[in-house]
Amino acid sequence: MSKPSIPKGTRDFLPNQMVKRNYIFNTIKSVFKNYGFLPIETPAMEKTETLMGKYGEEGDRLIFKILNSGDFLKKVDSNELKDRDGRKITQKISEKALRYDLTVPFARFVVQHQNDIAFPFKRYQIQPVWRADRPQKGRYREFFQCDVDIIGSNSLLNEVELVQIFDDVLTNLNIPDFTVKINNRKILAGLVEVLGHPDKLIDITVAIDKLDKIGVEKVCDELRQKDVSEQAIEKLTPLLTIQGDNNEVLAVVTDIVKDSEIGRKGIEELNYVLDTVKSIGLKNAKVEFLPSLARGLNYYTGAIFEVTANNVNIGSICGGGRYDDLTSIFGLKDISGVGISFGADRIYDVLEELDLFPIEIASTTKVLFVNFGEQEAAHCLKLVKELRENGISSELFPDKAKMKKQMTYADNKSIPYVAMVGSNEMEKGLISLKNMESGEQKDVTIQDLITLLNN
RNA sequence: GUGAUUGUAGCUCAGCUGGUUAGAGUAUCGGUUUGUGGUUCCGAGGGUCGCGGGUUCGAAUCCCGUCUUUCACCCCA
Repeated sequence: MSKPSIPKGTRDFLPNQMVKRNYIFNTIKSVFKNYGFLPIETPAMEKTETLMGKYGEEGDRLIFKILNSGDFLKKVDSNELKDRDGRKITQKISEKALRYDLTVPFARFVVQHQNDIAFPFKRYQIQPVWRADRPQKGRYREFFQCDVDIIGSNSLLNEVELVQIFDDVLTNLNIPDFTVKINNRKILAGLVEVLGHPDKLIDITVAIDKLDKIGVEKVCDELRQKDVSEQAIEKLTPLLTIQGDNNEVLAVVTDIVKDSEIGRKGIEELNYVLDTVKSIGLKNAKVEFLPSLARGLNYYTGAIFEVTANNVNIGSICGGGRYDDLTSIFGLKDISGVGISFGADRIYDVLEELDLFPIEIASTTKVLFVNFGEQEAAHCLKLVKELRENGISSELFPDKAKMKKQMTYADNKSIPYVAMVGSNEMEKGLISLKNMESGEQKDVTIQDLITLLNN
């Protein structure tokens, strides 16, 4: 038999990795709570129809479908099988699919539970999502998203708050240099309008989104390929070539879209968010208006965000935006939502690459008691109990093993103190305590130990 | 989904153009030290060379398929 393994793009997490992951989740969670968000969870799988068509054509392809149980072919007749129409057959043999993100299931959740929710509803959700993509660096088939959304409020103050959350979380994780890129779908809509290609929103935005990567020339080539007129490309060029601070970029883009009502609206929204954020002030985040930022997800209608850690080559670590009418697909109209997502796995890779995990998080056990035998162990058990009652993580080695083995165990687990209590110490009512880092050793009472470790 | 790429002990890797029982470091375990780890020395276990076919007298080494890894494209956290 060959060695067991797990599916492509998925991972097991060892304890030392989980400790680091939990550090990320806890940091994120505490910021979310601090802003008044409440937790929810939704199932790993949704009905296929809930997910299909929400992420664009490319997205549909990347959704993992779950085969029906039992005789899954019973609804397919042999003619359909012969036609080999994958889409049609998929509908009949798969009714469920793994969630692709947390936003669409959240929209479904809001509609389904609308009478149990007070609006505006602020929720956070930290769960895995699945995408049938080819794995690469920073790209997995199963990964965790940490979402915060405010739904049922049109206020742009929500956008402002989300930028603050980006800033708080990434600052708390000690990421030294990161940029919040911001744009507005209304500006993009206005843009394609004045370019005379209102029907080519997706084609054009996908093309200009690649600006950073492939450069002006190739973006124009791609636009030509999509039958965008030379006139339109010419009009677009200033936007593609502009360099400068937010105000300068803003001036250029404002001028380009000035004849479009929706475009002007987008500029106005963007201005408000940028100004308000500026007046409140941020800790670390750089905020950059990036008119070429598009984001692939189809449901965004207003602000769009993307965050990248600078000096690391790991794609974007966060994303998000406003979606005005996502719930209407599920039958609830006029509810606008806005939210962002932290990619926990990519943040992990960034922290790892920049060596930003605090060392303290490695150890959970503070003291290990050496096991010298039955009598001694029984005595230590009482001491361990007392430490635990005082909130100090401690453990007694379960076997009467050699000293060397027990010390090595403590060493491997990065346990900072080893307590040795043999017959001598038992008689005196003391604990011989060794500091594993300095190698120092001294006799202390249980009370000394508690005070020492509670600091 | 397209085009490349990787796969040898738990981990990191040697193994020349196919040729005897596939090696090293590290980790693990045992002894040196029957109460002292990270930092002594000695020794042991552990691999049907990703898997399945094929070529050959002979394959870890060549060919095909498959899975996995990494990378680019597509797209994205």
